[in-house]
Amino acid sequence: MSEERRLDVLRAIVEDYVRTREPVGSRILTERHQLGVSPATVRNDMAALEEAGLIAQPHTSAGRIPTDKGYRLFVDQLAEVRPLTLPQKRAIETFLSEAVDLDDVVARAGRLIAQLTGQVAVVQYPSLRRSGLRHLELVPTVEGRLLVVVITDTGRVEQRFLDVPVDLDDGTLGELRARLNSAAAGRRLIDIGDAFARVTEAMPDEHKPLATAVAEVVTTALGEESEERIVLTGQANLARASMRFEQGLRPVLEALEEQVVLLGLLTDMTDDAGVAVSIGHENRMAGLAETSVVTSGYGSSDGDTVAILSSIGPTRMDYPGTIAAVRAVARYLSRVLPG
Amino acid sequence: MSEERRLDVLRAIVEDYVRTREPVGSRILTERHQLGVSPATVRNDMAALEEAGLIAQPHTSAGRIPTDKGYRLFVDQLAEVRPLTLPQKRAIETFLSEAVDLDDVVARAGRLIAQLTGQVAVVQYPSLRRSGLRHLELVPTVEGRLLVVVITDTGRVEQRFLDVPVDLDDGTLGELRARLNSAAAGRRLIDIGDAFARVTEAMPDEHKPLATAVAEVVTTALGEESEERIVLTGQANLARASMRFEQGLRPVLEALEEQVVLLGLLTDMTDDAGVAVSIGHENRMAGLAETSVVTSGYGSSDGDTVAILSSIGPTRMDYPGTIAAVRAVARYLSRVLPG
DNA sequence: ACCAGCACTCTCGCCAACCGAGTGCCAATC
DNA sequence: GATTGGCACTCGGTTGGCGAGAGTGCTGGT
Repeated sequence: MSEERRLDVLRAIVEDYVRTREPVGSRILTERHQLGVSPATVRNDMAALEEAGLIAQPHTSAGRIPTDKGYRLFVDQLAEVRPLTLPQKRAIETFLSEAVDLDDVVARAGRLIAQLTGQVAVVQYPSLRRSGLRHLELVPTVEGRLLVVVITDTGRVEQRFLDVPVDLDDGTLGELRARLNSAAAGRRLIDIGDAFARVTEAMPDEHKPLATAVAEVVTTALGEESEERIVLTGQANLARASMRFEQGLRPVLEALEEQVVLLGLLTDMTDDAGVAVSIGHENRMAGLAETSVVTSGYGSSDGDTVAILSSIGPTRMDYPGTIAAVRAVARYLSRVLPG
Repeated sequence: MSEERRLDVLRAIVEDYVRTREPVGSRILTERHQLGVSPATVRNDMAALEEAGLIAQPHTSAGRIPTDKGYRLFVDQLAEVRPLTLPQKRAIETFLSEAVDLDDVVARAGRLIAQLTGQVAVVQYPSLRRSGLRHLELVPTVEGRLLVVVITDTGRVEQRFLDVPVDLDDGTLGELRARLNSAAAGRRLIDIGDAFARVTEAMPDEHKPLATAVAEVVTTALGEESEERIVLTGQANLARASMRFEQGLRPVLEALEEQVVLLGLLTDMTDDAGVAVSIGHENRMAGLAETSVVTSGYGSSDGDTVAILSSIGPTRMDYPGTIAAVRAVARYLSRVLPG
């Protein structure tokens, strides 16, 4: 009873089940894969795999299906990388490069993932906190109100209103703008505080409150976690016949609407080194217990991770294909990102 | 056989069916509503209503359910407006007023609609074309690239990169910015072309290409239909037990992902005067044949309609409640909108 | 270590029978 | 003429039984 063949059997079970979405029995297994042994032998192997908690049978007289643990082993040790075809790569590249602004880039990335994987895509906008500041603009509106506009080097534009007590003249405003911009140039939003503090110091006393207020809006309000944004694409894929969840779609859709929790989950599971996979009950969210999540960070052209993109589908998914798609899109996305 | 009672019967059928989601028969009808007649009489009325195409029976020996036409008549003539409760109104008001920026306003409006109606909410961002221009900003980035930032009086901020052939000095840039801003002040993006043309004329020859390019970016790129954006909320509501569609969720979810077509549908059905309802097959999109759409325009504080908000649910929905919710949110939204 | 055979289990699909809800119609009544 | 009680009829949904098929575990032989 070679250990090696047992894993072959597991691989065969996973591949067959993913393809046919039906529990797979010993006979079928020997027919469709060259295992070189008889069904009876396979049955022994399957008994061992079940003992090890890698597969299970839904009913007494049905075939076996992989457990979460089985998928995990498959992903970690058995799955062969299956790179995308050249036409696919080209399609990704051109489709992304046709984007006209950041919203468009994010939307297109989502559509790509959704279409390539046939699952739900989640794309996070470049995190403000981890982006660099490209430009800061101060626009006076009605009396006493100032509009602060922040443009990051990843292309995000955010704005906040600011009530300022003192009257504003264009001169000081222009000066403040210039100083803040030169102080902040290229820095990340998250560690821009010190630079701003120095600028505030250097301002004449009567304008210090203004400078402080602006600095605070930028560092605090825009650096908040609540400013993170994500976009979902391809939810219709959830309803395709190929995805029948035991518990129905409801918990899944509900989980996807919990954007804050969802983003936390994605953030936690993503390490800087490539694609991460979380399977079934490994997911912290109960609603995603029947799904697997494949994520990757993506970054600006210089390689830093500024946000996350991922694909969510049933645990019974095509892992090699999904991983390849997520990785590819993340890579091209980093290349295309403005800046 | 009074015409009036026949309509009472229709109303009773609609109300009962909406509540219980089960075909309603003559006996139940007389038990649950004070119609003052016997089941047999009701049967006669029902036969007439069926003849008129207002109700139908799913199976030979089941009760009746309203047809699209029946719902239409109900909405147009039978439904009594049911205003929201005071606490509900207060909740809407405070929840919306706590929003921190436009994204937040739109997100909150969606969540309100989704929660109040238990259906899917669609909220369109204030249309760029129908918004006024608050401020135009020109930011030079790397050599030969100019970032054009447009801020509308509804709070939207959009940006475009522009490749400019000539070198830029801060002086001309500042002048151009000042002129364009004063020319455009308060105008709607859609009819800003003329004003810009005059500015372009007045510029010295060597800067005309620049001015023209900027003007074109603003009027063309930002005025495009593709720049309209919508946000969906509450898709999980679709999966609630209370919404079992004959054809399944799939076509509905797919329709909701066709954002361009969907927005077109909403735009077409919305007239300026209040809430509009489109029922079942009246909807142009096949995927929405089993759903009804309730929409209303909303506007900036001065009353113009700048965008649309709506609620989408099964034809078997609580029309009075949905209409009240959509109208209320649209109203408060207009009040809260920046500007 | 592998494998053929066998008894056993359980799901699924099918069919027949039955029950109940609801209808349409008709004759009687107000 | 509208309303009503009565009655025969239709049909969907449910129940129970039955057989077929798929798959397993086990045992004994090679």
